[in-house]
Amino acid sequence: MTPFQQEVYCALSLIPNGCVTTYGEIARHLGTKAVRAVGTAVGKNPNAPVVPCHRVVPSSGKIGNYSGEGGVATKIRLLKEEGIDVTDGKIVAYRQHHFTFEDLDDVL
DNA sequence: TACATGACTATCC
DNA sequence: GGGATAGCCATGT
Repeated sequence: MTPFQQEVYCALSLIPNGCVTTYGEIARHLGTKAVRAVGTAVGKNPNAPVVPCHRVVPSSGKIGNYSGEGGVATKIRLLKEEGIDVTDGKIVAYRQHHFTFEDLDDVL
């Protein structure tokens, strides 16, 4: 476990239920631009049940990938369970569910 | 130390 | 909006 991964998992745990965020947002919250590194860290995901890694999607509004049980299919199911509808591998009303860490500060 | 790889993003057609 | 290309940083060999 690298310190970088801990930062990533910590950020993931901040994502509220029923919301999704992008790798870019996470990277920005961590004060870095290493979105690829974030993806790598999340991909490892040694904290599978501890961290809601399924709430992380690419900026394209699609599902992206998932290394857990069942892969993307499970990721989609989990999101639906949280009230986020997914169709054809794409998130419905993606921008509506999109969460940014700025929201935690109530700055908006 | 150097090179290759990856759950990505931005830019250009 | 969607495919191709380049840039990016952390990790592992």
